[in-house]
Formats: sequence, structure tokens, C-alpha cells
Amino acid sequence: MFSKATEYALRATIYISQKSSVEKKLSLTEIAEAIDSPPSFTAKILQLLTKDNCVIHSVRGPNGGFYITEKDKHLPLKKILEAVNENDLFDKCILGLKKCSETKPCPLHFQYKPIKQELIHLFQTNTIQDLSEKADNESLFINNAI
Amino acid sequence: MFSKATEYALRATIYISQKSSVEKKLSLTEIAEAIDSPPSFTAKILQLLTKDNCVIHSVRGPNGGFYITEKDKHLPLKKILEAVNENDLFDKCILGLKKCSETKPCPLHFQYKPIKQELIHLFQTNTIQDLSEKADNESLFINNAI
DNA sequence: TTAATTAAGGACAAAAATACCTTTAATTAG
DNA sequence: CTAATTAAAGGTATTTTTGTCCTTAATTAA
Repeated sequence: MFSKATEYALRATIYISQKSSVEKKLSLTEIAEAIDSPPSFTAKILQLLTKDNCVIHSVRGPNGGFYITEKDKHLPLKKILEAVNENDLFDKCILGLKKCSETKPCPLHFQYKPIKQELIHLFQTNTIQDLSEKADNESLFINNAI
Repeated sequence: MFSKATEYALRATIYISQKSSVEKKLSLTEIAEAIDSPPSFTAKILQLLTKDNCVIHSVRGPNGGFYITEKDKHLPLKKILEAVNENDLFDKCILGLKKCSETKPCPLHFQYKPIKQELIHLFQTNTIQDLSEKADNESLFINNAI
């Protein structure tokens, strides 16, 4: 479904949202360990998320690390997909046809359409906070229960 | 959503289903041109589909080529995904967590579940024939209208 | 001010997916 | 039987994705 990069981005953001605050920043090492991802690659992905402070914030130096503001917790998951350039995922034709459209639909177009809508809806309506609350309740990511 | 390999497999099968019969086999060249795919790569994918006659049949030599039987047109699209080893696509956790399950769900698990079910349903209930009929009606693949 | 710590940024490496090419095998027509 | 045609099979090349490493910049604490 998603690329590794996107999976790590979503998992990292959920974890950061659960555990961080302006007072308590998380190091790359902790994040990568918690979400079971390669640290160096994860660093690259976090760079995309911190670019222009779009989702995550970062501070260098001792006691530095990554964190998210309360305000940004209300961003939809879609924002994360955009940050890692996987936003057009749900726009594409399921058969990969460039010219597939409402007027020139592929054979799966109208059956896939409502499913696509639900996927878009899922990522537009769920906020980062929504997900991190669920993760809390359901104890995923906690104690490395991956 | 799908890999290029899977897209080509689906498109090729639909095209073969529309245009071929035991009497009228289609050459690799014709298929690749019609579905707008790289011929050599398409050849590899067709090999997967013809392996053990699982979906498509092939005959070598003059007037040889690829075709599908009426019987095999009633196979579900799922069969094509299996042939190109992309069958587990809809089994995986959307966040890529190995341990995600009903009892230990990821934060998106229960929201993604019904969508996943619809995707599975789509590929299990639609047959190759269903799709090629739609393609006929909606004129995709016809006259290279890709 | 200096040393330590942490992310940023760039270059590089490995793996996987995609695409190409050449030879071989099967089949058919002459 | 021979030549032509077409897919099968294997190896190779390219591109993309994934992953690593090293140096630089920022920040903090002593």
C-alpha cells in the first residue's frame, strides 16, 4: 500500500505525538528504536516532516530532538502524506492508466471510486492526535510492542 | 497502489480477454503496444500468467501468441494478483506493523478494515470477463485510447 | 570559550523494481 | 527438412527505493 518511507513517517509522527512535548523532545535514536525503523533512513524522513516546520519541529544540540506542538496535532494525516510526497496516491487510476477519467473510465473506475473516496476521507478526517490517542488506548508502540 | 508489474498484468489480461480466442492469438508486440507497456518487461509478466496455464495460455511459433479460454475468463481478478505475487497486498497492515492484528491493532486498523474488505471483495467478485466487457462498453484499450 | 550532543545535509552503497537483450525451444509453412 | 516465426529463459542494464556514513551546523553546559 504505502512505501517504507511513508510507513515510517506515519509511525514516527504517531510516536512523537504520543511522547513528545516542547519540554520533552525525542532523539532520533529513541524514535527509530520505538517504531522499528532504520535510524539513518528515518532521519531523512524526519527532515521532510520538519521542513518549514510543516508537521514536526526539531532542535539541535544537547536535550534537542523532535517534538510536535499541540496545534500541529490537529493536522490531518493527509499532511504527512503530502510531506513525504505520497499525496497523489489516491488520485491515480488503479490500472495505472494516464487517461482514465470520469468520461473515459477504466474498467474498474466506478467500482474503485467509492473505495478511493473512503481512503481519502480516512486520511483527511483523522488527525495526528486522533491516531496517537488510539495508539495509547490500544497500546501499540508502547514498550516496543510492535 | 499496485506495482507496475501488477498494472501490466491486469491490463494485459483484460486486453487478451477482449481480443483473443483459441483461433486468434495475440503476439507480445500487439499486447504491449495496446496496453502501453514495455514489451520485454511485459513478456516476463505474461510468463507468470501462463505458468502452469494458470490464467493465460501461450503457443510458440508462427501464428502463435497469447490467448485465454472462455472458461478462464470466469476467474476472478484475484487470480491475476496471485500470479504476480501481489496477493498479500490486502493482508498487510497499512502502517507496515508486523504484529498488527485484531487483538493488537494499529491505530488505523479498525478504520482501514472495512476498506480493505471492499478491496478484497472487488477483486474476488469481478471476473476477467466482467472487466473486459466493461472495457468494451467504455472503449478503453480500444484504438489505443489509453 | 571549549567540549559534548544532537539534527541537517551531502555523498555513497545496497537492494529491489523495472526494463532490455540475446539465445534457445517450439511450432508452422513451404 | 529447412526457414521463418514466436514465446521461454537467462543474463544484463538502468532506475528507484531503501539504507548508511561522514562532515557540518546548531545548541547547551561546564
